[in-house]
Amino acid sequence: MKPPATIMNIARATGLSRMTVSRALSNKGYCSEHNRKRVGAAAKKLDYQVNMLARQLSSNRAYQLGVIAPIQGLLGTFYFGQILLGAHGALSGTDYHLSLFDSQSEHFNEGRKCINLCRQRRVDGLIVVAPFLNDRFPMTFANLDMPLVVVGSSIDHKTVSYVDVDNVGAATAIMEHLVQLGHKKIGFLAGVRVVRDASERELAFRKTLATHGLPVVEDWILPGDYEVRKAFHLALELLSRRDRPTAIFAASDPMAFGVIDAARVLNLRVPEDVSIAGFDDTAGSAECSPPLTTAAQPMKQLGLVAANHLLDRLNQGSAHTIIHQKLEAPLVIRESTAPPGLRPLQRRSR
Amino acid sequence: MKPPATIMNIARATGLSRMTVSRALSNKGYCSEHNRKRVGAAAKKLDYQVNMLARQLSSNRAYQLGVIAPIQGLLGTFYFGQILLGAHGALSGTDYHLSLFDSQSEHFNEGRKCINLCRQRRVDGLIVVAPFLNDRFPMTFANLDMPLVVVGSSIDHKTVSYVDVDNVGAATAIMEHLVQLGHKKIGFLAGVRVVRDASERELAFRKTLATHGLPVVEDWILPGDYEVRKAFHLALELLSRRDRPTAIFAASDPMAFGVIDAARVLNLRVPEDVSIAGFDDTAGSAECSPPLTTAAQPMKQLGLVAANHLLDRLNQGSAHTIIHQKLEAPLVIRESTAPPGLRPLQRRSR
DNA sequence: CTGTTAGCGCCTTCAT
DNA sequence: ATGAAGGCGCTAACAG
Repeated sequence: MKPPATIMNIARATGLSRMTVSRALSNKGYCSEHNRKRVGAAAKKLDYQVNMLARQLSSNRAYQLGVIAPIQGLLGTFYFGQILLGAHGALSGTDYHLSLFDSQSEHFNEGRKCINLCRQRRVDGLIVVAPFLNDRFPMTFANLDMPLVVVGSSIDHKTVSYVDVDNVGAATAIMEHLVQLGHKKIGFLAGVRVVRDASERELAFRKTLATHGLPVVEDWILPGDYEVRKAFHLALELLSRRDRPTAIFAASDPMAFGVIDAARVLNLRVPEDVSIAGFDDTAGSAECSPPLTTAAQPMKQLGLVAANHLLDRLNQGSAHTIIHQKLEAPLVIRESTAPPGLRPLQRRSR
Repeated sequence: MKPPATIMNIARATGLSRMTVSRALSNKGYCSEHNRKRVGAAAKKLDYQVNMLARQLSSNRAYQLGVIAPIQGLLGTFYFGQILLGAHGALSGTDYHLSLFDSQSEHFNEGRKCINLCRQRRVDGLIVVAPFLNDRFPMTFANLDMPLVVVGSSIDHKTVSYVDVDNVGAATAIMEHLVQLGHKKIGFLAGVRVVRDASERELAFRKTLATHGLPVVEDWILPGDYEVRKAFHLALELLSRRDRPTAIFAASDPMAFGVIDAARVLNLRVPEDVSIAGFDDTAGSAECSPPLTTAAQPMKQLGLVAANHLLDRLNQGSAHTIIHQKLEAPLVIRESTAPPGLRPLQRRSR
């Protein structure tokens, strides 16, 4: 691979100055249409590619956004994948790329690493994914004068932006839905305890019951882990009890799938004998049998909004715009929920 | 955040030349111990951080490795997470970082994008994760003179390195194990059809049966998708048949879990009534009940070896070392397999 | 609209 | 062991 053409080469080829070539290529500043075309042609002919290294130094920008996350606990996760996809989407079409850092790495010492990344100019902005309750590290960056946005955690700090999902609102909507249907005996499959989302959903569960004067039966609140299998086993037990809930709210869709399977194994009909609601609206939630009532968590949107926010701040200069945004997770009513003891209103064949 | 200290600042502070400072900081070339200390002190005091942008341009290196993968289909995957973790581990302690690119993005057009990444000097090397059977894009890079390593696909090309798992070998070992135990009726839960690994494991399944003169019963080969749930449902049906296998080889551990659950629901004992083997040795395979016999796929190792290979090539200059490496996935015999119709040899309490 | 000048911060080379 | 000179490729700022 021979060293690629430089701006200088194009300048020579066209007889123009390097500046004119630079302007023509970057579409910035004045440049005659005629020369722009000539430059474009020469660039194509020479197969010119910017040397980003030079561009970076010259413009004092890395053209990179850093994504900081607890890789170990998150990477194999649909949630995180979607966030990255969203961020990726926001960046496609720009000169920006994503760089990945591990907040659980030994080298991370309390975020010092990140601060250095910024000061080293390796990244122009940071997307901090902080799903765990004990993630204090976003605060490390509070005084870092660098575009930064926290995803999946609502940091109430004037200088730190965040994008989060309104878990409480959405979980409340689900619970309201179940209550409206007439359910009085509602069970809950909690998510991983150390994850903020999970605790917010449980909070909403308890609160909504209280609001309606319904009892909170601790025996019906089971410690899930967001995964199908644990949910399956827990539900198998829960639904075998003499006194069992008529509806179950699972804190994630995979868990809801597990509950559905358990119900089926026990010869319980969903939703006739037991209503089941999930949370996420992940792939397959619409196609499963019965299609799942859930909250459509806009995961991709999280990444998209976060990345766009950073791009905005980078482009509009020093204007310190801070966003504190809670995205809606709209209630999606499908066929896994119905009034207790009743057939569903509509029934699709499958 | 004020602009960080530069080498110039340290030079002024110590009264030395920039070069001496540079040498002292990078531990390259001659430098008196005395000055080295003074420089170190000044650097600490001024909180100096290299400006990577400058270093990059000067040394014509991006200090970045690109990871190219079909994000959509892979990111939410344990497999990919481990690969990234491994690569990450190899890089920690170096100046290198990871950058993430999507081979399914519309901007990717046949790898052109990547080639440009390289020519733009945004990355110094490429880790190409190509798990799908129709991933032709590794070949796009065959003539690209840039450190490149394909992960999860055995590309038989002289100029392209790869690191892969020996799926055929490991799957064969599992099958041999089952056959040795005396099983003659063995079923198979296949993985996603478009994934290379899956087809290799199926191949080994068929071949080993043939080797031992055992019949390949097509009805016992079921189309899984690597996930628990599908496996659960398929196994539920398979194990309910009058004529059912005495052992089942699932092409992934999660699927094996699904089979175990199905067996339990059907009141079949594992391994007394049916032996079950998986593939992966993922988290939980040792702790589940019964502990799973499986092949320990070294996923982290994939990323580690790949990244180290790139680092080697980058550091040893133009020596065109190419590696074609198939990592072993050692057979791990636990308690989910036993001779047909017999109690297991050992039994742990739980 | 175009060109000149200068510099980003580091590192390589060579001279001292 | 240290320093001086110069360049990496691009772009900002200013001049024409």
